[in-house]
Amino acid sequence: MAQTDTVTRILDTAEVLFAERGFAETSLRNITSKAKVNLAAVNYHFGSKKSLIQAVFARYLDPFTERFHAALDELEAKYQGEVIPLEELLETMARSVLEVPAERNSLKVFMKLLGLAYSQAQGHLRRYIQEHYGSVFTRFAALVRQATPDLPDAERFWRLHFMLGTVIFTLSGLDALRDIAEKDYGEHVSVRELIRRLRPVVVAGMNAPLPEPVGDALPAAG
Amino acid sequence: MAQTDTVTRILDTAEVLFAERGFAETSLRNITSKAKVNLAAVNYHFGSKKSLIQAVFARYLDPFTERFHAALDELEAKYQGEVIPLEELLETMARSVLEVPAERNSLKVFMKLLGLAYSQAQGHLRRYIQEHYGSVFTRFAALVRQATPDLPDAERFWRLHFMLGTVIFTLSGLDALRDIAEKDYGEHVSVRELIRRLRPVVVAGMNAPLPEPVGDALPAAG
DNA sequence: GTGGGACATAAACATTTGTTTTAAACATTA
DNA sequence: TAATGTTTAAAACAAATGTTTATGTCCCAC
Repeated sequence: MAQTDTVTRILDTAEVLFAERGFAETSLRNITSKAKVNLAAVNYHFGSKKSLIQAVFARYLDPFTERFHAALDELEAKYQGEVIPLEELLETMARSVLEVPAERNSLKVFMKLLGLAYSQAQGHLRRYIQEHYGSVFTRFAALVRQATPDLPDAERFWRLHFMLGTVIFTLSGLDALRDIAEKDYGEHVSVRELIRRLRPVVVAGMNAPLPEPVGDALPAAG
Repeated sequence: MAQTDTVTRILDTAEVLFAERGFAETSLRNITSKAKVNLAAVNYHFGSKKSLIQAVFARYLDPFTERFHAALDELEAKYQGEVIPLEELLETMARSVLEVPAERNSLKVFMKLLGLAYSQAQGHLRRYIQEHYGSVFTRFAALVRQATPDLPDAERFWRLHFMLGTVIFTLSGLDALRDIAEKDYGEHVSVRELIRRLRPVVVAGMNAPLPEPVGDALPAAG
């Protein structure tokens, strides 16, 4: 086995298994046996299972943040202080997200991992991501703010997260949904196809009219 | 300990712990010790951990489907064959979702569970839910179809899931989001508040213009 | 060539997991 | 009261988990 492709094989195998079954449900023995690597190699190279999980994310998020920053730089240069339209911002983000895993043909895995990062308890993960990659999102949020000056800050905050939910939820649960869709419509949807469908929905959601100020008819709930 | 409040205590404790930490991360010993109940009681009353998980869901979904069916009955009676407007349908669904856990003051738990049901691998759960509660959603989807006759079937299918993603993702990750929001804006958002904000976004998303037929500029991805 | 660092291997370790088993307590009915 | 079915209790079980150790192997600098 050449030098340290062991590390790569562990990461390659781990990300697939994590995406398929979740973190807690994937044992180190699952990973190492499928990767044809010794069990101890994980703790040797990564230190612990937690660190392995973070390393799996870093391999996606590091290139992503770099690319996304660069893309935003370009965009700011292009508009030279002018306000960047919302569509351009969303488009740029989508492109950045798509570019990275495209290199490794594993967008599906990336999306599943993102979904898990949000839903799964795994407190350490959310902290890790927020800590290491929060700055790009802050920058993005600031640009979105300029692009949507009529939106109250709180409203924009929530809508951004609504849209994030739409995208992550859809793309991370894609396999299951695709099964249903194929059964119902026979047509096989690609990720690009889905992105194409998502775009107008996301834009419309961001530009939706403001909610009525008060007094809806819904029942109270704790 | 009176007759079989053991079962109730197990369910009450299990749903909270499941919602907080996920299924795999919650051990039976966690549940039984916190519930002050013997370990063996779980296997005695429920048979297995899997069945316990399903029972936790059933306690929410059984009343929900019943209520939702009833609400749809009312709606159909009210409109007497006329097409039910989309807003009414969405409103009715929201109301039905909110009513059930409101009785037990645990909407947050319910939403977290829903999120887990989607994201977590747990194949048995998705199958269980689809099998036992799929019919209500089918009925709902048929009504939405009548309410949005201009939408191609496939488009409507995906948009419904987009919106489902928005709602579930937001409400299930609510605690984390709420923390951020409070830090940024100091304002504490209630669930009702969030629903009020969600509504126009969801409606706008469903009514968004159709996507451009082809040829977007996004890079290819597998 | 030899010593030393980097890595691989196999075995063992201590916990924790879900599940069973055995026995005792309880309640209900005859 | 005796007998029966139901529920709780404590302990034990086998399996699986993350992690560590001890040994072996390779390769490169000296």
